[in-house]
Parts: sequence; structure tokens; C-alpha cells
Amino acid sequence: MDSAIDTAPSTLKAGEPADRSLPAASSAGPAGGVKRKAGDIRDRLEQEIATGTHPAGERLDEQVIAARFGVSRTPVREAINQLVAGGLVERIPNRGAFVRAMGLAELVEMFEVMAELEAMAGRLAARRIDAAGAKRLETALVACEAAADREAHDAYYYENERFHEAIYDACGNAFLAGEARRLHLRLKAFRRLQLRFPHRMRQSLAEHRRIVAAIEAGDGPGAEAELKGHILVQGERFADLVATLKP
Amino acid sequence: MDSAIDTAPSTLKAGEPADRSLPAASSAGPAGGVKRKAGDIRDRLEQEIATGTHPAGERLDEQVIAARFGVSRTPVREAINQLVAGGLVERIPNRGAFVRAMGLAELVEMFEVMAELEAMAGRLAARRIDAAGAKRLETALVACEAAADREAHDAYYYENERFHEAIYDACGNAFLAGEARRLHLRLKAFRRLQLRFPHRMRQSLAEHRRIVAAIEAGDGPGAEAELKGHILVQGERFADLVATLKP
DNA sequence: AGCCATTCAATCGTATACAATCGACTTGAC
DNA sequence: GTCAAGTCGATTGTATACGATTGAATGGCT
Repeated sequence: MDSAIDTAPSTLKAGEPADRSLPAASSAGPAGGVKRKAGDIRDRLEQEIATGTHPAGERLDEQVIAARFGVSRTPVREAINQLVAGGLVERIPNRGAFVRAMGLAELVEMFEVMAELEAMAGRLAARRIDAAGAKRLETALVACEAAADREAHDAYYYENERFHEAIYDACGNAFLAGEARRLHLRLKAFRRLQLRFPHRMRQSLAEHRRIVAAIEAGDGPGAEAELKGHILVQGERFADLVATLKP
Repeated sequence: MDSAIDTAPSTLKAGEPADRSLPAASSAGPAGGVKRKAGDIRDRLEQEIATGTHPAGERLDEQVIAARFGVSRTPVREAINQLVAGGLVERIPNRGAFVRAMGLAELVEMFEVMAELEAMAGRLAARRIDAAGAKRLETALVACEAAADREAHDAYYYENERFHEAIYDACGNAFLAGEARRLHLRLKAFRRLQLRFPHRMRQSLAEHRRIVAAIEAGDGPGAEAELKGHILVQGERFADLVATLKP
């Protein structure tokens, strides 16, 4: 992976370490204990938005936030820019930055795309999973079952994430895994609401079982179909939820 | 607990932008005479990276770029951050920003995902396209044919983009369209190389015709399959290209 | 009274300045 | 001759300051 695809090798300068140790990278995670203020602020704001501390439509005042975190406006601005890139926040040129109020239509669209990516990951995983990956997948499924038996919604929510993570890891496409994680994160706040539905957790668990069965049987199309339905139903459920709250 | 859904207008202040005007995020075309320097610099750098002015692995010196554009380091920094978010550039904590040298494996992965998204867009477009959208699609196809007849690679490259844009617009899923555009942009530099292959342009045109036929016939699965192949072959071709250059 | 122009205030985007961090080089000892 | 530690330089990341643009309010005019 170190060898880059040199589209223009002739232009490489002699004394430049252009080909030298390009960092392994690609682990987009907030690595290590570096004291990057911007990143930390971004994470905090992300969490606060997800938990509802900042309701939709609220303006994120750079100065106020800077004061709250005891930093200057610069890292706050950078953090907000990252949120804008992530789609959680919208900037209006000289008005301010606002928490995006995602409409139902957009959410359904996002679930549609999420379903496609998850289904793709499942299809690939069915062909490419190895013994270790299968082991992790089964472990995650067992953990989901345990949480479901105890009717522990929060625990199930957490284990559910682990379960899908296991599929991402097994799909053998790191880029796909990254994109899926991005979307997963963005839909986090809405996923959580799903489990409040009466039998949603048990139904979800049953779907998980069928997904694992398909993957371990090497049934790509089957895993694809199961996962697509598994995600799409969440979008539909969410539409139902909104519909019941609307009037 | 407030959800991010706009079901709670009570918290909305005076003139909140609860609308869904998605400004395509990366629009900011040069049409407007606004003096947003950061966006312009981002576009320029993007183009320069795509055209090979900045080879893979090259360091993007903020000060040098700032001097080159006659601005301060701040907008340059912001532009680079946007490129990092887009995945074209990578920051190393205290080393600098480098043009990402994407390995062949990652490129193939990206083409895989791109194929899936394009195929999805085609499938949806086959069901949802309206008369105006069909008109635009046909216009784009005719433009592609004209460019191919003249063996004008650059023109075909441009019209090809328009063609795929037409599909995105017709898919009826703005979020999907945005994601597809993002990936399309990221693969821009590599797509361009495809057309250098002897008969690639004619083959591409033939695929375009079949895609349009499937979409206009309302054949969702057909359009999906055609588009998936249309994109995947590019990944394979690229792998061939690299293989021939490797030794 | 209603509409329009001007003024005003607020906020963003950019410029400049400073400090912390990391790598590379030099220098010295073993 | 090799290795290690210290210093230096370079670059990022952050702080502060300034100008420009925009929305809103106020006052005058029709």
C-alpha cells in the first residue's frame, strides 16, 4: 500500500521524500491523546447535537461556544466546519451556523442509501468472511441476544452497533466500511428511537439471525436482501413515528 | 428529548432556516461574484490535484499556497481542511498536508462503492424519472455521441459527467445524488485516464445507450445492472493500466 | 399611515501574530 | 565508527484583530 500510483512520475523531484513512508493512515478515528482542540470540540458538539442539547434550528454561536470551552473562535470555527462537512450543521453566509433540521424526506433518503451500503457490505461479507470474522459476528449476535432477553434497550443499541461493525469489518472493503460508519454515525440519533417500538427489538434480533445465517452460508444475495430490509424497515418505522407525532 | 425533526416549532426562533434547500454543498460555482476565497482556493487545488499539478505524496505548504494566491494562511488552511474531509488530502499532525497517494486496492474499493451507488441511482431513476428528466438524459446522451464521433476525448469526458449528473438528478434522492457526486469528484483524476484506452470511449458510449434505454423503459434492475457494469469496468481497466505501468 | 432610504449593529471571513510541537541536524561521548 | 542526547529550525495549531457584508431598525418622505 505504500507504493502510490504515480500519475506523473516524471515530475518527482530528486531530493523530495515524496515516496517515503506515507503514513498507513486511513484510520479516521480520533486517534490518541493528542490535545487537538478542534477535534475534541467537534466531538462534543456532535454529541450534544445527537443528545438534543442543541435542538434543530438552534444557532451555534462561535463566540459563545468558544467561551464555553475556554478557547478562541478559531478552533470552534474549524469544528463547526467539520460538522458542516458532515451534514449535521448548515452555514448561512452572514447569519450563522444552525443545527440542520432534517426533514422526514431527507431522512428517508438517507436510510435508503444506508440500506444499500449495508446490503452491499453483507453481500461482500458473505463471500469474503474468514473464520475470525465469523467468530466476531457470532459473538456480536450472542451479545445482541443476551441484551434482547433482558429487554435492555440501551445495551441492545450498543450491541447492535457492534454487530454492524462486525459486518463492516468482514466485507473486505475498507472504503465501504468507512462510508457506512459515517452514515451510521449520522443516523445514530434516529436509530435509537427505533427500539422504543414495542416489538422492534425482537424483530431486529430475528433479522440479525437471518443475516448471520446468510453470511455464514455464503449466500451473498440472501444477506444483501436481508440487510436491505433490515435497514429500510427502520426508515419506515421512523416515518410512522413521525406521522404519529405530527398532528 | 428533542429529536432533530422539525416537529417542535416552539423552539424555533424568528426566521429559522427549517427549509430543505440543499445547496449541493459544493456548489459555490464561479458564477456568483462573491469573494469567498476559501471555496475558490479549494476548487483550484482540487483541479490542480486532479490534473496532476500536485503529484501524489507532494506536500501542500500552506504558506507557499497562500503566497501563490495572494491571501493569508487562514483561507488556505480552510481549503485544505475541506480537501481532507473530501479524502483527497491527508494531514499529518505536525508534518504537513500531503496529497493522498491512493493505493490500487483502495481505488478498486472506491470503484466498487461507486458502482453500487450509481447502480442504485439508475434503478431509482428508472422508476422515478419524469419527462423533463428524460429530456435532459437524452440531451446528455446526444452530446456524448457527438463528442465520441469527433474522437474528442476531453469533450467526451465533460459530457460524460453531464450524463451521469442527469442520472443523479433523476434518481429522486438528493442525498444519494450528493454522495455520488462526492465520490465522482474523488475519482475524477482516475476516470480521465480511462478514456485513453483504444476503444474505451466507444464502448462507454454503447453502455450509455443501453443505460438510457433501460431507464426510459422503466427497467430498474436492467439499469442497475448496466450501470454497475459500466462503473466496474473502469475499475478493472484501471487495474490493467496500473499493471502495465508497474514493472 | 405606508413605503423607502439611510444608519446601525452583529456576524462572518480574513489577516496577522504567537506558541507549542515534532523532526532533523549537530555535537559529543563511548 | 556508532550511538545517543541536546539544540535548532520549521510547521502546524491557536489567539487576537480588522474589514466587509448582511439583516434589522429607525427616521423621513409621499
